[in-house]
Amino acid sequence: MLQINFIIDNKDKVLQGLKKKHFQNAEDLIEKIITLDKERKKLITQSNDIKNKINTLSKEIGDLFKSGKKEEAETLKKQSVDLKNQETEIDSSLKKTEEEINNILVLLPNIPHTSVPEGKSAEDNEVVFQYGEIPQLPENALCHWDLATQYDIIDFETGVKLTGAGFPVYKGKGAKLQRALINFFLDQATQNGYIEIEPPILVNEKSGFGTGQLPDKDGQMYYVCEDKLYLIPTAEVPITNIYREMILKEEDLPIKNCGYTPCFRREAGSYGKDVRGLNRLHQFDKVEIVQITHPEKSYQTLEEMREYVAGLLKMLELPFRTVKLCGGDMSFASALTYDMEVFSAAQKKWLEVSSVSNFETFQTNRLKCRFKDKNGKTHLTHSLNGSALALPRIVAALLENNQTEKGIKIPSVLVPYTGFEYITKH
RNA sequence: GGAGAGAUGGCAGAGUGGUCGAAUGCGGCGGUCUUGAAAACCGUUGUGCCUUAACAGGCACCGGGGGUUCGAAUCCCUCUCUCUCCGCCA
Repeated sequence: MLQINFIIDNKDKVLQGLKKKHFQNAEDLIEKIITLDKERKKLITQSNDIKNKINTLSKEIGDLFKSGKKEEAETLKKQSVDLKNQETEIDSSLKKTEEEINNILVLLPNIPHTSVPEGKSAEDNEVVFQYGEIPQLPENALCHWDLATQYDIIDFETGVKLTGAGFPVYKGKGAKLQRALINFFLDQATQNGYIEIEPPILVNEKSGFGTGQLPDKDGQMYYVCEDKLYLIPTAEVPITNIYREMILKEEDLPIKNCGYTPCFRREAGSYGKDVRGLNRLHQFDKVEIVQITHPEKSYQTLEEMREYVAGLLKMLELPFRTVKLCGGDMSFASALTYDMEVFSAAQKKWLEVSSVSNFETFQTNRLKCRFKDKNGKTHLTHSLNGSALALPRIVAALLENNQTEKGIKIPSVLVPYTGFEYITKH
């Protein structure tokens, strides 16, 4: 959520930013919010003045009663009642005004960093880095969904039987590969200073709101009506919300956390597009990295996180590219996002396997995650996160790119985790 | 799921209608003393908002929301959470 004072002080910057994100109707809303905020301040001042008078009167009434001057007290009581009625009226308009302001604020996306490229969709993203050779596969190379069936490691149909489309069943070496990847990613993260967290995978509404999924992404999350809980779409939600309503010490920063969780996404509205095999699932595994930083350090941190994720892909020997998302393709809460895309050689497609973002104060303003500086002043921290990494598309690329006559070759860094070098037909 | 108890500042813990933003202790910070440290002593110690160029002033906050009252940490309603006992159970 944008800070209202920031909007007022940086109106043009905000409008430009919203335009870059292709947010409709920005000017009207910003004007409205500025007008409403003036109204709000006026009402607060009025209300406070009246409260001040009531407080003074009440004290006097107390004194009068003590000294037995009941009649004088009664007169003041009447005055106080009148004031109270005025206050009630002002407070109800104040409440209404605040609600209106909040309703708008909650709809406004974060404004992008100045370096974010203009553009509408994924085609306008800017490739900033590319690594590795695109493998040349033989004519008869198979896509991962065929390989998965042939090697009997992922069973999509049984997943449909158990739950529905988008809930695959991993079997044998396929299941082992999942575990290997999760452990590899967690070990790497903890070796790089991230403290491991195992959070709940159901969260309450406050948490959903804190990281910006609500109200923006309501409908994309699975919801347990009975207990009013959401299944997390990413570990970002519970991990970042750990720091909700906290005032940290400056020396505690940066906070570096990582965590493995299954992730649940309804993916409503995206049917039919790139949904084959592992490309788009309702449930998948992911290791997430989260950092809470000093505002001056967040962009440096973002680059470090991007490098870190790139390092993982290099270790896995996967060809990848890094793209800087354009304004139109960025998420609601992000100020700058890098996507990491792995080339899946049989599908001949770049698949997004990680998204690394700086949210600046957009999340922390909602979360009320602050720190105290040396002078004792509090400021909002910045929050960042990145996938490191999401499994399904990594598996897709590994299967497709590493298919050989001997079987699927496992990258050497993973062998200590899998205990086998090849996935073979039995 | 049933029964009971409770939620107060960083922590512990007083406070049951008026001068309580809140005693006291611990912790934290600053100082005195000391060669240095400890002890002792003195001072200080929350968050948000509004007015103000600033100095300063005001308002709100004792789990959340609502109510009674001239006046609520204190009374009433409601929600949430925690603890204890019983039941069930990985």
